[in-house]
Amino acid sequence: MLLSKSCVYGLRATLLLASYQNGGYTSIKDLSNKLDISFHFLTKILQQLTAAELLESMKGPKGGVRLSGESSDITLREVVIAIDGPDIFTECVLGLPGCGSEKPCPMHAMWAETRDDIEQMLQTTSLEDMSKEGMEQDLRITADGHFVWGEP
Amino acid sequence: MLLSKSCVYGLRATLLLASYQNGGYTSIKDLSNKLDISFHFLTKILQQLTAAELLESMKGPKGGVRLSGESSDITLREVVIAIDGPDIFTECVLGLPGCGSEKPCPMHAMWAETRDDIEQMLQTTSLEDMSKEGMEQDLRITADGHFVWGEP
DNA sequence: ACTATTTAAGAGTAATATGTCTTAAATATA
DNA sequence: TATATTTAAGACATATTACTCTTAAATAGT
Ligand code: FES
Ligand code: FES
Repeated sequence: MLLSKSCVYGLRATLLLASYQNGGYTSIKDLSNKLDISFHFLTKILQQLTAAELLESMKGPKGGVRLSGESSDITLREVVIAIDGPDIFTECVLGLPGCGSEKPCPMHAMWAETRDDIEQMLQTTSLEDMSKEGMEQDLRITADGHFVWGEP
Repeated sequence: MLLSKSCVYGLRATLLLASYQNGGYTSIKDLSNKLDISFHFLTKILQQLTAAELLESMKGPKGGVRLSGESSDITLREVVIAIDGPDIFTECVLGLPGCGSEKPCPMHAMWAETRDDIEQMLQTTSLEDMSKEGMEQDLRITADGHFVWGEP
């Protein structure tokens, strides 16, 4: 898998949050229910996003998490890097150290281009872009889709 | 990581084998030494490639493995599928079941295209292509490169 | 026939990723 | 202040991947 499960869960949660464009806090319990993700596991993942300042959190009743800024200002790339780290955009497809150095691997030419394409795609796509598409075209971010876009 | 370590090891080994265009058997011990891969682990991986009929093996002294056909006839895609399975070319980037069905995920449009590009690249690149490039441009398939292309 | 060499097969171990549970700290509300 | 609710943090458990070790089977050479 290109992205870890943690990363996928992080994307699902931030996409759903992005569709709640009310600026209020949403409890992780609520997110985990809607997205069918283990509450404690999702909590850990969102903590990483909070540490990366992509989310803001508040404890206590009425607490929860919310996007730290406009959903149009947060890119998929930022979410991916916050969880899986930046290396996936620089690593050799054959796992060799120092990809792109003076002595690359035979697959470097083809891979580096594709890898940059992926990074570019994620870089130029905001949470708003994806959540809007999800809403407008009634797309899925869970297996069975028993959540509703834009309804906190 | 896009490819598992097993898959990467399989690619390294088949690329090196492809540069030995003599049709003889090369012992796995020799490959594991040259490629800095655990002998027993590499053996298991190459067994998968033998089962998939990409390699032929022979036991006993003078035994070993060799490509089952011309290196120009074996694609990187075949090696990848034999080890990591075909799913990486059909899976949803968000891990949802049934990618591409009537209700895809918001990232489907961007991902499906990139995923197909990757498959196409691997499909249209043969072991010969890569090993030739490796030889001609003195490229790496190990961390320190203390192997020599084309020298069994 | 015997021995050395090599792949085949499977059990066992270690490392990492994924998921669960418990306790602590913060905060809103009564 | 007291209580309920919620995130934070870390220990713990399970699953998957990566790797190791042992034994069996086949084959070439003596
Ligand atoms: S060196 Fe292998 S992909 Fe860059
Ligand atoms: S449904 Fe998600 S990538 Fe196809």
